[in-house]
Amino acid sequence: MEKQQETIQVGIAEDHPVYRRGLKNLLASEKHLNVLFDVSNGSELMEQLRYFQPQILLIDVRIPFIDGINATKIIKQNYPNICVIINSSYCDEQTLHDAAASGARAFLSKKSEFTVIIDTIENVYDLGYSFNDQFTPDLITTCCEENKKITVGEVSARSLSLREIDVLKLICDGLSSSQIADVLYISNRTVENHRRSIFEKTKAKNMADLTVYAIKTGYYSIQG
Amino acid sequence: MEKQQETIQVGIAEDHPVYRRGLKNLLASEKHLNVLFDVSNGSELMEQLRYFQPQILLIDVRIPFIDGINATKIIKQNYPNICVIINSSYCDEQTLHDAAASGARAFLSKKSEFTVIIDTIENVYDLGYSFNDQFTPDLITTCCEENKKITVGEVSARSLSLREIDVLKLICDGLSSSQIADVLYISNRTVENHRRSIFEKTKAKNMADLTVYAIKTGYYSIQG
DNA sequence: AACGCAATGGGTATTTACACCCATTTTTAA
DNA sequence: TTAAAAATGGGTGTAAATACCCATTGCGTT
Repeated sequence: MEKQQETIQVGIAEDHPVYRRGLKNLLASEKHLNVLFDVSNGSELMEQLRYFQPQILLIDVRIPFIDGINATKIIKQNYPNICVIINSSYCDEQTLHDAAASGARAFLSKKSEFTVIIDTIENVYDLGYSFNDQFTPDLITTCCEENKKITVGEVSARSLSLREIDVLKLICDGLSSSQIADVLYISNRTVENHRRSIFEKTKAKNMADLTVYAIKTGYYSIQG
Repeated sequence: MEKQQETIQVGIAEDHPVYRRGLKNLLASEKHLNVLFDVSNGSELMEQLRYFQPQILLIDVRIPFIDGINATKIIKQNYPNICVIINSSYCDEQTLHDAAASGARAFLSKKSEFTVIIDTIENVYDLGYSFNDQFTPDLITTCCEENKKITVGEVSARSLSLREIDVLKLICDGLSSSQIADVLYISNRTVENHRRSIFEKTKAKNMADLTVYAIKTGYYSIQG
């Protein structure tokens, strides 16, 4: 890195006290970040902005009085230099669309790892935007009318077919191929063929391995 | 306060890194609380519990591999002295019911203020339960009527020997008996005998079943 | 119309799992 | 000190899994 790190001023708007504490604590631990303020609702946010203008604002979508989306719209009008990063538990299409349309520069899930959060802030500070699998340039283009096209590579993993998932679940239930055949009213050989393609696709080596895969992916869930 | 404050050992299971950091930070700031461990999923939780048994466990409902409700059920069986506090973003009827039925001692919304969290932990530690407007004694009575008939000590499996645990882990890693024999420098037959006693003790029917058992008990932990 | 793929079924052979039985040695606990 | 359990090893089977082949049918897509 030849470029010297400048201190980035950040603001936080988040109503969940524990999450806010965690976020504040995380950002404070980064030397090149400075938390200018942290507020718990949209009203306080607007009040703070009259006195302090951070370069980056992390705003939760669901905050009281003025929600994150409307707050972002207002900020875009009145403080065009402030880059808003929308933070949300829900990453559904509607929320992503609203965020893009409101003028947000990035979208962060609340599940995000520390490094993702820091990287996103840095990207927005350096480049104006930060994209990921869900918050894409295309989305921005569609929702707004700005042009900065970047082709996003397709990441397509070989997924299991519906029938294979049926078989996988029954394998994890502890059924043998012939038992699965009985349950699904198909031949034992068909089950074995499904099993083989499951093993090929998942690269599992045996049932134990496969069970771990199924639990990881959520195909199978552990009951108490 | 006439009563002297004892240190309460607390464990955290929460998959959102920022929230977890905030929670850990909050609890650490209280002198009479000590965070024994913090994990990000149900599998890791079970593993930690084999070595550390906190008095209070804060578990998010939505954690990977083994969700909070099922984890609570398993913990109730295997560690009846640990008091579980269920933590959730959603406070709908179903979630509250499930929490009560699983044996949770309190229910905390993720919106909770710091004081509420601390008070809840103290109440559960002192009185065994902590109720609020949503998590009521009536709810517990309604949801746990069936469970009262079952004595906790009933389901006590014979514990695995150290060597059996070695073998179990390698089985879950996906190794065959002969491969395990090579790794442990013992005969294939010995491995098969260990395997047989493992199956006897755990009452598992096959490897898939056994893997689920290993994850439940924490003998095997899912990574990534 | 041609192609890919999912879903179905089979042949043949080897490897592995799993079920019964057994023994020896050491360690641990009563 | 005696008995139980752990850890090691074996014999002999059957059932199942796994690894290679293969074909047919049907359903979409180009």
